[in-house]
This record gives sequence, C-alpha cells and structure tokens, in this order.
Amino acid sequence: MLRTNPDFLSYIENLYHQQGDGAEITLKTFARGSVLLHQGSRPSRIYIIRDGITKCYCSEDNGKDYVMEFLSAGEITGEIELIRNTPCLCTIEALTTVQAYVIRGAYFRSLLDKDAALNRLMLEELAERLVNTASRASFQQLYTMEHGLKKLLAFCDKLQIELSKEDMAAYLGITLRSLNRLLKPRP
Amino acid sequence: MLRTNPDFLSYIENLYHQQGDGAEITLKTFARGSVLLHQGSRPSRIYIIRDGITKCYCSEDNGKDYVMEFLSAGEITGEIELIRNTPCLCTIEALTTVQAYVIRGAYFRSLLDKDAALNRLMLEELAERLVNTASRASFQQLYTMEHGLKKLLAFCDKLQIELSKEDMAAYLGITLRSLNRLLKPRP
DNA sequence: TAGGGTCTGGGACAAATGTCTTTTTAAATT
DNA sequence: AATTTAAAAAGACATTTGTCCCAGACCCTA
Repeated sequence: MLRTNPDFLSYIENLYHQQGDGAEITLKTFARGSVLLHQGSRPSRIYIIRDGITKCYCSEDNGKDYVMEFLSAGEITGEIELIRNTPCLCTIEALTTVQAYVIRGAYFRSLLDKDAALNRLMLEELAERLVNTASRASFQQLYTMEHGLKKLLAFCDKLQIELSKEDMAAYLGITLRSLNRLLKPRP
Repeated sequence: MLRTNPDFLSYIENLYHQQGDGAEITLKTFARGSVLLHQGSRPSRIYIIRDGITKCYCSEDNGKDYVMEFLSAGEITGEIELIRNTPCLCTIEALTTVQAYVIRGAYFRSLLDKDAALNRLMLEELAERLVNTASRASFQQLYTMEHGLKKLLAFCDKLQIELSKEDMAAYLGITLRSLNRLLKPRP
C-alpha cells in the first residue's frame, strides 16, 4: 500500500553525494499539504522521495478523486510523463513533511541514455508499479469494500498515519457517507 | 481499450528477419481459446503478438475474473514476470487466432542488457500500460457503469469483435446479471 | 451568553448491484 | 416433429451505495 524502493533511493543518493558543485541533483523540502506535481501540468523535473509520505491521486471531471497509491522513500514521480512526454496524470501531494531529490528532466533523460543500471532500476520500478496498480484494480472490483477497508485500516495502523476520512474514501473509491457506514457497525 | 505497439512490433520483426539459422525467435500460432500464459505459472518465454487479439485477465480467489486489457499487435506478455522474476499475474488467452513471436527468457534478458533501444521501447511500453491501467481504475471507480459500458460497446463495434457477455462483464467488473440489466433499457 | 457560521455524522429514500431462482430460448437428440 | 437438455435471460428479494438533507458539535464574534 505504501510504495517504497530502497534500491532506487540508494542509486540516487550515490549520485547526489558524488556530484560536484554544478549540482544537477538538489534536495528540497515540501511542507505537509504542498504539491509536488499538478495533474495536467507539464513537469520539467522529476522527484525522488527521500522521506515522508505523499498521496498520488487523480481528479476526474465529475469532481471525484481517486487515490492511486501512497508513495514514500525511493519512489520516483514525473518519470512517466518524462518518458511519454505527456502532462501529469496524477497530482502528488505531501501528506507529511517530505524531502525529495529534484532532478531536471533533461539531465534525467541523459542519464537514462547512458546508464544501463538506471534503465534496469526503472524497468523494475515500472513493472512493480504496474503489478500493484493492476492487482488493486482487480481486487477493488471483485471483492467487497469491507475487505478493502480492513486492509486500509491495518495499513494506517502499522504506519501510524492518520489518514483523513476523505483520503480513505478516495482510496477506496467510495463516498464519505459509505465509508462512515462501513466504519460504524463493529459486531 | 485494445492495446497495440507498432514500434515494438517493428523492432521484433527486424530481429526476426535478421537472425540466422540458430533461430532465437520463432513464430507460433495459437488457436482461438488457447492460452499463452497461465496465471501463477513461471513462464520461460515471452511473447510478442504479431496479430490477433488476446484477453489479459486475473482470476481472484473468489472465482471472479477481471479483464485487465485486450492485447494485440506489438504487445508483449511475460516481460513483467521476467523482469521481476515472479509468477504470472494474469492469464493471456487468445480471443481470435493469434500469431506471436516467441523468445526465450534468457535471450530476452541478454537483449535487455545490451540493447539500449530495446530498453527504451520497454520503458515506453510499461509507462503506457501503467497510465492505461491507472486511468481505467480511476474511471471505473468514479463513473457509472453506463459510461463504461458505452465505451466498451463502441470498442466492440469499431473492431467488429464479438465479445462474449462474460468477457464484457469481466471487463467492467460486474456480474452477468448486471450487464444484462444495463443492456436492456434503451430509452 | 446569544447568534451565526462551519464541519461532521447520520437518517431517509432512491438507485445500483449481487444472489438465487424461475422462465424463456435455443440447440440437440431421438 | 416431439421431447429432452443445455444455455441465456429475466424476476424477486436482499444488500450495498449514492444523494440529499437535517441535527448536533464546535468555534468564532458581537
């Protein structure tokens, strides 16, 4: 539920510490509630989260939101848009204070062109994410909400995260009203 | 809805025609209804579809199926399992007669290690698929079935595919009964 | 303290979906 | 053609979910 990628983080931290003065990679702090990437915008940089938790979500035309996943250490954002040269599919918002490495798109592109190890890491990351996204879609369609909610609550508990009810509902793809109903009866 | 990837197909066909006698890439025909990959199995080969249409679906423990996508020319299957070294997430089944290029896992791995162009194609493919999967998950959760059904019907119409009602329901993530209900009233 | 906001949770009803069963349709067999 | 069999569609009812609205809690300010 909370995605992380230690290998990727190590890779980036190596680059970060080895670089000289013309720093291509910088570290930036985002306050809780601030936004790293805006859905629909054209990002010129990518971010690799060092610590903290972000929410990755889609806002649909009908005003509803759907939370794709929660991203934490080692997860990369904006790379898909960079690869495909398209606007951001999701908004990435900091749920806690977040520190992230920032890389210019052009520089990341050049890295991709010459570094096989990075390519490998990227393939693994995308594959992992695809599996997660697909599994969850299947699970959500075919199981009851009760199942999904149970998982989500366990997740919050384990990480001591206090998700807002709105976020929970958006993750489950239901309304606040439905979530409240599911939350009440504990027989 | 029907995924294709012409660039990838070209790439593979080039390889196919350039190879000598110790053919690493072969062409295989699958009859309608036969299965390319079995969910849960450990595939030792990957397939790139040359023509025909396949259904990629997950069977959950509760006996229900969820159709992820329909794959056609240029789409690759088994690559995620190869990258992550995990069992198949989905079953890939031929809906029509299908011709596919077959590549041994070990050979594909070696190609990935030395060919930057292939890496690039793979990144694009995975990114594209991720966007599709994610968009659809969001759409399905946040819009009415009516919307989704309309899209699906238009898709069948455009491609002159006669999807079974079971397949349609599995794609929409609903029961046959619900699909029939949605299909009846046309005011 | 009274009044007015806003926010949260829940009630009531409508719409949708699932499950189970029956009916209808189509196909196959004799 | 008549009978049987299997497959598809629909009916009935329970459950779930969404929408709309209202009551109470909380926090301001006058």
